[in-house]
Amino acid sequence: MPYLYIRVAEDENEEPMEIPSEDDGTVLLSSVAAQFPGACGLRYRNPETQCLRGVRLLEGVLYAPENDWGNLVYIVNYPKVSPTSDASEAASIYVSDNKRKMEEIDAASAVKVKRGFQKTSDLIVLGLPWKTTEQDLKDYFSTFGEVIMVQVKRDLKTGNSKGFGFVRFTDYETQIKVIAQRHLIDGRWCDCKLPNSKACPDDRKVFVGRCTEDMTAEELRQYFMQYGEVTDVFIPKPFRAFAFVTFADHQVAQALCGEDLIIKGVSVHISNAEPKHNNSRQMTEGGQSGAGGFSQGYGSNRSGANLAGMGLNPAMVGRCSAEELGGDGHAG
DNA sequence: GTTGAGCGTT
Repeated sequence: MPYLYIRVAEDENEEPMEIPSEDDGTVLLSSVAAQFPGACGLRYRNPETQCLRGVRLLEGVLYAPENDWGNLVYIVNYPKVSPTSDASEAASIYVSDNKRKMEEIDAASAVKVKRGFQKTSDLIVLGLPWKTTEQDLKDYFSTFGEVIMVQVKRDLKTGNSKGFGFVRFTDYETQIKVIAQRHLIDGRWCDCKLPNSKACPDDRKVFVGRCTEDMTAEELRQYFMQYGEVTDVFIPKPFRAFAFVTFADHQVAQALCGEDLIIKGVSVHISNAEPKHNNSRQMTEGGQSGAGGFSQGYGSNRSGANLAGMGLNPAMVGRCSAEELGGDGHAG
């Protein structure tokens, strides 16, 4: 509270800049980003453990560790770069603006490369006029970018349009653009959305393998915060040696995939969380903000008896891999 | 031949 400014730097060796705090002692991410464009969070070196720690970030507000910013120098976090469109564009954004080191870019890119470019997905087109044909759809959407698929859903017997269809683009940029606006097609306003029927993997969620039992959800949250805002941590119970961590930014999640990270001295492996095999609606964006995200597995009143009885079976741990079982960390 | 929020026969 008594600190009007906190010291923030790009790097532990860089000269810190003073960033203003709010009346309640928090610091707005936007205040940080005003001086460090592209910043997605803060981290700092814990003087006791010498480990890097993330600063709690919820909905754009950074909270002082232990309610006291102290006189530490905080380090800016940036999302790891993904070569979505082209590397030069990413470089121009993240390197020149943020003076990020080229090696970091390369490392992050290398991680991302195997996943390739950002995948596009089918988009549902709602509100089509009855008369609209697939050719009409193709003609219309081709003005935004290369179209690789269009469909108009019809009644099989009558052939009448059901008034909706699907479209898919080559480029993710096109998809973003198309979702962002309404579309006047053959005289009707139509919406393009991500379909909710398809079991699509949540690319903001990562699978954390080789977890040890003493890793609490809160500790995982604290750790992963250094990469970006964490919206959920889920640890299956009983202990299964893995966890799920969900980030606000899918780029952060994807950049981490494939990496081996050291948490509490233990090497954990990050990979994509496989989609859950439920066909219910996906959770609405921005709904519950994961403020209480570490509900399950946190404060754990885990039964030692059960665990002893289980006798941690590595085969079982391996088999479960990234398959998500149980809930999503959100009790109904 | 009608309808107008939604969610995809193969």
